[in-house]
Amino acid sequence: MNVRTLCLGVLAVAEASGYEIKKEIEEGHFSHFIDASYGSIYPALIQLHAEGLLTVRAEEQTGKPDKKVYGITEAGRRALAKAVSEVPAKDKFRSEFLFQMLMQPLLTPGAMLNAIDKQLRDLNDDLSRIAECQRKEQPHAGGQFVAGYGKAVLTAAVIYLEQKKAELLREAVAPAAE
Amino acid sequence: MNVRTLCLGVLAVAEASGYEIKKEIEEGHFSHFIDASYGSIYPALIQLHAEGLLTVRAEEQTGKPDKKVYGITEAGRRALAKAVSEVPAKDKFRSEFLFQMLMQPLLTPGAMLNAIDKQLRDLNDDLSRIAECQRKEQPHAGGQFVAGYGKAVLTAAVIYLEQKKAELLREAVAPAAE
DNA sequence: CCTCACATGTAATGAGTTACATGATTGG
DNA sequence: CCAATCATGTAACTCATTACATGTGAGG
Repeated sequence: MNVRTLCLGVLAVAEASGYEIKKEIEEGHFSHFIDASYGSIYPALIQLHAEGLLTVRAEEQTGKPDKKVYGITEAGRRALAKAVSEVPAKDKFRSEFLFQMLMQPLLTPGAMLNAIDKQLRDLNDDLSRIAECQRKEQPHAGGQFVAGYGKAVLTAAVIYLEQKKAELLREAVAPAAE
Repeated sequence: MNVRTLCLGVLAVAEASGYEIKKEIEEGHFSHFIDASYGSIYPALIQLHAEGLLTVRAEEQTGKPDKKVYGITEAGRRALAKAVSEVPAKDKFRSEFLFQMLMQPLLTPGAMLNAIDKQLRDLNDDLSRIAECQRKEQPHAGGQFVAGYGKAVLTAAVIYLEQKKAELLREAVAPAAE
């Protein structure tokens, strides 16, 4: 799915400004599987509005810059429903980390452990963010589903990595003792 | 990582033609987390060769078109080692499927089940491909690690989805019986 | 006969990121 | 005073995909 559809998806739940959409993608239910920058969000919103799929309202704020609050129109909802019901391409995990691990002989054991630790931190960050989402929002069906999926997958990864890390540490100590 | 680094990574294990690199990415240890098309592989190989990171050798074949077999040079290995040791950006799962699931209210129950079934097929395909890799190759450390990670994560996803699918089917029957 | 597997490449196009540009207010 | 948060937008650029272009041989 592209940034257009993503914006429609966020706005289908509640109206928001471009800035707030970015925050939602970073911290909400999308955070562990989607990314988008302002450089793609703002142009998408302008375009979607021009096509009549969104409404805009300027909101003045004291102490903060004014913001443009976007809302979805009926045509927007139809466009979103259409996009969502299309059969998507197959998911890929596109993991930089796994590529690194595949190139193990090129890495020092220390670099390996660093990479694994970083991955563990990243995975645990995602898990906390999911927990946080579930804590503060009244759970709707889609959010529950995605949170559960994310938890299951990320937890499996954490368990595997922790086990492998322990193995590596044991191996690093054992030959030194000989 | 980009296609350049990916090609270097494949060639670090064994020499290959552009066509064979693509096959390796589709069917080998990369298959469940990376993608690349000929339109990016061939230009990358030409470029890498011009930079002295690869060697080329034209191989004549009877019954098949000639092929250009690329091999990695020492400079190529250094470039790969450098790229691999750089700290990568955080992994994202970039899942079209999860986006679809997040938009549940827009989907009919039938469409939901179809999407879940498709995802299950895709995940199981990946699992078989990993099993196949492990069966036919003598396992090197990186491959083992990545295969294990893939298995753990994909299996967790399959289990979660199968459970959710069963729940949905029960719900679909229960209200009809009232 | 037609399609698939083998094999290489280019050009048009698309979709996004990064960097730039601007500016107010709050908290350490 | 400096950094961070809030807030919007544009332009240059990167990177890759898709479609096009071409050709052989084997098998159903």
